[in-house]
Amino acid sequence: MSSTTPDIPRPGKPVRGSASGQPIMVLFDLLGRRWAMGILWNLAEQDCTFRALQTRCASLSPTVLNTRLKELRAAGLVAKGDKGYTLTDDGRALYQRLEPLGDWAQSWVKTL
Amino acid sequence: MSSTTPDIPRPGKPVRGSASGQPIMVLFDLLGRRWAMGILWNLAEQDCTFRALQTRCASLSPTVLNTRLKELRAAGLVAKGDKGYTLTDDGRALYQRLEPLGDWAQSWVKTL
DNA sequence: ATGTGTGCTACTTTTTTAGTAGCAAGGAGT
DNA sequence: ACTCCTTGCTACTAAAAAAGTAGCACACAT
Repeated sequence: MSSTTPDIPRPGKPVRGSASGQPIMVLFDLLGRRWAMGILWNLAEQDCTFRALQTRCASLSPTVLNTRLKELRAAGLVAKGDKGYTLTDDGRALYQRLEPLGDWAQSWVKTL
Repeated sequence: MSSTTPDIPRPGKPVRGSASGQPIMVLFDLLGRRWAMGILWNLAEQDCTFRALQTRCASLSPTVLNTRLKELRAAGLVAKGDKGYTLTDDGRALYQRLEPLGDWAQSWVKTL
């Protein structure tokens, strides 16, 4: 597999663990991977180059970052722009649904 | 470690990968684990016993289910009731923020 | 006493992630 | 042309997490 077989676990068909194939489970499968949501969140704040993104995400390993980026690009949520990586319209739409979690998390952590 | 050291990766302090310690990253750390969101989703639909939950989640292994349940209970999102596991008020509040993702996922999967 | 359901733990294998090194390509400067 | 950067990655190894299977201890009913 040189560069021909991305073998991206594309959500949509053989969803890991979701026999039902419910869309929400497909999404959870994609987002339930380390840093997936964090990457979306950071990209929503500003477009980033590969390395800038790495820095913002507490220096996550390039291996994982690249894997996540491939997945998110395959899912149509992230794309490459001239300023680096950026959210697509779909990605931004998803982010808008994710955003309320930020406020909620604020109050939630206080209860821990 | 017989049964005295749960060693739950409690979100709130040594957040895996989140140097900034932003609440949202703490939350993402917790939810970005396999089946975490799926479990919340299923429990929101109805309270479940351990085994029922296992069945609903495409027979995920008891090991993982139990680990996730411990984490979610430590996070105050899930509790044990007499009907089995159930969402706490916090858990239900979080679910309400997660719910919009369901509708969005519906339209998203069509674009894949 | 036998059977059934429940909530797990133990154990082994497989997959995922972390962590580190380094390379090829593209510019900027000299 | 030749360094000196930065960028976007790939390769490799080690550690951690998850999958998968088996089975135990307890409770309750028959």
